[in-house]
Parts: sequence; structure tokens; C-alpha cells
Amino acid sequence: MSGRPPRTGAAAGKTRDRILDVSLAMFNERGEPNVTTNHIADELEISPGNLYYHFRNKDDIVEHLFARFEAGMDGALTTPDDRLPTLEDIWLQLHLVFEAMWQYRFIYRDLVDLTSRNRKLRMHFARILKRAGESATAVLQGLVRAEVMRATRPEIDATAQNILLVTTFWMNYNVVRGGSTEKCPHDLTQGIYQVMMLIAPFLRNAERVHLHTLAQAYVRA
Amino acid sequence: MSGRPPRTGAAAGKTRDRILDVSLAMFNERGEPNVTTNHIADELEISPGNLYYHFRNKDDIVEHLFARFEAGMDGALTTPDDRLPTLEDIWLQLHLVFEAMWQYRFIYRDLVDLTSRNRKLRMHFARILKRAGESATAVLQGLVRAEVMRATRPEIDATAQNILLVTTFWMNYNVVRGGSTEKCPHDLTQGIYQVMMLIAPFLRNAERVHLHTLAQAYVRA
DNA sequence: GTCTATATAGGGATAGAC
DNA sequence: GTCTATCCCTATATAGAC
Repeated sequence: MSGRPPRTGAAAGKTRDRILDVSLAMFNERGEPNVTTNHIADELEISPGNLYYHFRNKDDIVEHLFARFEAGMDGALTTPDDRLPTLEDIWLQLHLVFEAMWQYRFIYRDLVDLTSRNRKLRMHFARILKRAGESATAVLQGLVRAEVMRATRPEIDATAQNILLVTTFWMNYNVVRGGSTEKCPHDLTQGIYQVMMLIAPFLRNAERVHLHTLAQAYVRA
Repeated sequence: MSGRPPRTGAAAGKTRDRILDVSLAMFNERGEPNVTTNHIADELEISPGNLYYHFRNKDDIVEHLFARFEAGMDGALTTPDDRLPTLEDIWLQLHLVFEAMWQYRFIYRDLVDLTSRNRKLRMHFARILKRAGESATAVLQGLVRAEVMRATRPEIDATAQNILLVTTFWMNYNVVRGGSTEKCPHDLTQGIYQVMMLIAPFLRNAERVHLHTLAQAYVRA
């Protein structure tokens, strides 16, 4: 009847999931380096010992959260079908990607330190970047094939890289430039806008106008 | 005759400077969060107590290094004269900026955490970003005035933002994508290339070809 | 200016009772 | 599954002798 795992006690899986959820919230809010296992236990009103019953160590928690994130990102990066992409498709996909990143934004906040300290995270993040790069390149090539834009191969490659870079670090940039810390979907929307502006100059005139009109509706910079 | 401060002993200022130099080297190599005051003292073969004679705390060291960095960056951001910029001017200025950043790359490695924890750093970094933004916008407008490129005001604004973002986070991006960790001037050159590629699509045909030719000579992606 | 010694605090992690 | 108690270690920072 219940959705709980069968082989375990009454509240089995419950505490474990609560630890992950609360850890995620606290990591996102204060930054992973500034949240200790004791903080997490305090917030959950459980003992530190209990926390260590469910997870070997702090990195274990981080890795499980990362796995969740990776799954979400894989979903967001999946190109649904084989028809040529439109600008609206790209806008939507970027929205999915930014949303996935936002949910696990602690990963991006301290990305270099996190991936430097933990080999597993490093490998998995590299894998995500690789997939994202392939996706970006494919989309740009699709736009060229659809004759929506014109670009040479080197231009596509450089632009794909810049799309990854701007996407990966938009949230950090927004913080250090003094953007609001709150979710404020506007901040993400502006990130999407910045990415679209990487593509805009390659568009044919009609589509470029179309995009700028689209953009003005969504963004007030 | 000597450049030493007059009121102090023989080696005055010497240890202090050595602390700054060694701290910088260690921060750059391992990341500031992973270098303790004890590590620094060990490396210098002085006592921790001695270190704390020269600096109130670790943040004090970081702030002094940041001040050095800010001075260097101010220099790199200074536009020499009032004539309209050429593509070569931009290439050169980007080189100066990237070099200044590279020397103090620890700041960029953990930028969000650093600026979140320390109000002073946050304010000063915001100031640098502001100056850089003004410089980028001015240069783009200069290119338009020189009729080297064509762009609307919104295009210039978005591109200026993307220039800041790519410049600020290029080194981080290069690390997480698995780029070499060594100085390897090639890595910085590729960052400069990525920034130039933000401008390229706005250039008129002749200049765009010129830039791509220029770029091919410098970069092997 | 430099050292030794030490205070203080906190984080990560475990043992063993319940 | 959970708690209490605790250990170990490391980091920052200070006091006081030299």
C-alpha cells in the first residue's frame, strides 16, 4: 500500500531523503563550504550521529545530490525529436537547463573547488559539459540547416563554447555583479536572454528582428 | 638611499612582502580555501605567530593581495588615448586584462565565496566589474563609430555583458572543461579568442575576415 | 621581528547504548 | 534508526619570552 521500501523500518528512507532535501536547501542558500554536517543535523533536529548513519560523510551527501542533478540535466538536454530547431525550441530548452541548474545552484557556486576536490564530481561534470556542448553544436547546425542563420564551422564552434560558458557561469556572474539573490525568475530569464544574444547576430534579418521582439517582451534589462 | 621604510629594523618589510608573495603563489596553486595560515608559515619556514605579527588574519592577507590586483587591473583597463579603437588594440587590451587576472587567479577561482564572505572584496570587485563594463561598452561604441562594426544599442549592451562574463569566468571554464592547469599561454590566448568571437559577428565583412585570419594565426583550437 | 607554547573553537567522524 | 558522548584533528588567533 505504502510507497516505502519494503525491507526497512517504518520511517525508512524518510530521514535519508529529508537529509538530502535540507542539505540541498542549505547548500544553495549559504554555499556548500559554509554548511557543516552539524548545521544540517541541527536544522533537521536530528543528531550528527544519525546523519552519519545515513551517509558516510559530507561528500557522500554532495555526490547523491549531484546524481539527482545529473539526471535532471540529462532530461533537460535531451532533444525531443529530429525536426529542425526553431528559436522558440531553443528558448524552451534553455529554460529547462537554467531551471535544472537553479535547483542545484550550489554546484555552480563553488564549481572549481568542488570538482577539484572530488574526482567523481569532476568526471561527471565533465560528462555533462560534453553532452551540453554536443547539444549546443547540434542546435546551431540545425539552425544553419534550417536556413535560419548563417555561420561557418569555426563560428559555430566558438559560439557553442560561449553558450556553455555563459550558461555555466551566468548565476555566478549575476551574483558578483550585484544581481538579486532571490530566485526572482527574472534573473534566470536574463541569463537566457544573454545566451540568445550570442546567437542573434548570426540570424538572418527577419529572424533577428523576430528574436529581438521576442526578447523585449520577456526581459527588462 | 634604500627603499626600505625608515623607522624599522634591517629586514623590515621583507618578511611582510615574502608572506604576500608566497601566499599568492599558494592561493593560486591550491585555491585560497585550501591554504591555511599554517601552510603559509610552513612554506616560509617562519612561525605562525610571526605571520600574525605582520597580518591580523588570513583575510588581511587576501585583502592586501586584492589591492595589488585591483591596481594592476586598473592599469590594464585604462584606455591609453582617444583615437578610435582597432581590433589590434582590443586584442592587446584583452591580453593585458587576462594577464592581470592570471597573476591573481585565486580571486577568480572562488570568486563567489570570497566576495560573499568579505564585504570589502565584494565592493571592490563590483567596482572593477563596473569599470570593465564601461570600458567594454566604450570600445564597442568606438568600433561602431569607426564603422568597423554595426550594432544596435541593445546588441552593444548584451555583448558588453557577455564580454565581461566570458572574461571573468574563462579560467574557471577552462579548468572544469579539463583544460590544462599550467599557465600555458595558449589557454589565455584561447580565452581572448573566445571574447573576440563575441565581437566578430558584428564586424563588417572585410574586418571579420581580417579577424578570423588574425585568430587562426594565434589559436589552434 | 621572531619564536614557543597555547588557548579556543569548530568540523568530521565513530562507538556503543537504546 | 536514533541518540549521547566523545575523539581526533585542524584552523585561527593570542600571550609572552627572547
